[in-house]
Amino acid sequence: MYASRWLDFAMAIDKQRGRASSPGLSRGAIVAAAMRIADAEGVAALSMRRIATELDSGVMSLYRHVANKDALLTAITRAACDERPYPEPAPADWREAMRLAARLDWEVYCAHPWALVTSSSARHFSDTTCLDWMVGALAGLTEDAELARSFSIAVWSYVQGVCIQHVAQQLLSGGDKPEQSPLRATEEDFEAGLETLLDGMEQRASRTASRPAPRTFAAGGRR
Amino acid sequence: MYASRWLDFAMAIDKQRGRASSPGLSRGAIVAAAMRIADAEGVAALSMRRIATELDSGVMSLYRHVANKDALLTAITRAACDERPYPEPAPADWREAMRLAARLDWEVYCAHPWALVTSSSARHFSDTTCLDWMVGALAGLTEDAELARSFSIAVWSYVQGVCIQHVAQQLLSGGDKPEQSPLRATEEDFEAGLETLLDGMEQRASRTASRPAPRTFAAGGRR
DNA sequence: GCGGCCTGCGTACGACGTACGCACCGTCTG
DNA sequence: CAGACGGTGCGTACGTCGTACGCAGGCCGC
Repeated sequence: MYASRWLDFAMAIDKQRGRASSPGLSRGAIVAAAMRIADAEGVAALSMRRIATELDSGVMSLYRHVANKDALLTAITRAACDERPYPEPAPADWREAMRLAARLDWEVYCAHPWALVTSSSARHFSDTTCLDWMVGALAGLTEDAELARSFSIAVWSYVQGVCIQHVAQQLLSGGDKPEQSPLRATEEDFEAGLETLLDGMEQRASRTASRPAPRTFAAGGRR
Repeated sequence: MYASRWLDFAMAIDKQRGRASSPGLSRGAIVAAAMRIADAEGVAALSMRRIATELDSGVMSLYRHVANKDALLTAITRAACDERPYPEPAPADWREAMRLAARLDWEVYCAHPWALVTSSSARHFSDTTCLDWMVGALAGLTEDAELARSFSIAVWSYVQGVCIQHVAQQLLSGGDKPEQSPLRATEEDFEAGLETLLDGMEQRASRTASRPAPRTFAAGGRR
């Protein structure tokens, strides 16, 4: 994160002297401020100027620590996910592991609804570590890596979809309107649907495992 | 642009002559132009000024037919969905009906990726007609209306999630980069996951149907 | 001291959504 | 035929946005 330790330290000293109580600008402070604003006022209210006033610094000072607003959005999204990382090692029971992953994501999105918007798939940026976690956790269900990948994507997609359905209302407006309607997915809906999907996975995995040859081999290997 | 009367007059003539067949500004034309731009250049490139130049009209003229940009985004999203409406009546087979709904949504989002962004849940704006369609189509699976609602939301959420996963890349950038990665949901993933979910629904519905009383009634009616 | 850094930030630019108000046109009324 | 009126087009202007650029001032090794 920091190229040099001592330089950062020097900056801290400088800050203490020059701007008295100000904690000094840093990437971490900027990201934290941005998250605070987005949480409190909605992502639409998150502007570079707003962040600058929050930290009472100049607007352009932010750009010394953040390439541009897009990078900042990526950073806060990643930070939101990092608040609730998938634990290592994953639970041995595949079902429990899927429930855990789903719940962690659910919590991230409930705590920071803007994460659904700032990144189209917050947890799965461009690296596959989360997917790998899920695929690994499914080892107890199936040995077919391709099937495990497909299942993982299904679970992940489902979770993301329900979360959108759940927090859709207050995404743009910063206000909180619980707004009960049959369209709004509840936590019960979330869990019921997840169990349904897991049931389907179990059934499907055992089915392909019980008769792997008939179709697959006769048709000349997997598609 | 034009400050004087005669110049305006000249323009009017020009309009009549040059644009002869043009039906003049209309809400439909504006919506269509907006969709064309969003399809071709991405939703980020969609501005009121851009639409105005597309229709070569003044920017503020648009506001005679559209309340504001938000309303326009809502309108194009609804228009995108209306291109592929759920057919009436729904297929008798509940499984086929779910597949159909899922496929129609998938096609909408593939054709117009921005629809995933312009409305957090494009098809389910604020009315329940699509939900009702799904619930009705599930009559063959379960008689429990609450369960049918829950299933509908699960299917809908899943579809939305996979679509995001599928088109996430070209959402913001207007460019098309197929970009194959294990994270990107394919059409095969989409269908496999859907079937898995449907399997789970079938199993779960038959399970609750076989022993409906024990819990529900003993606990004093539905929650 | 002095020339290179790194950091903070004031200014400025272009793009955005849109409030406001004027000019025009067709129609309706007297 | 005149004059009023509602609907439409749109030029101007304002406030906000992201951010390019460049300057000022403190630190470093020489």
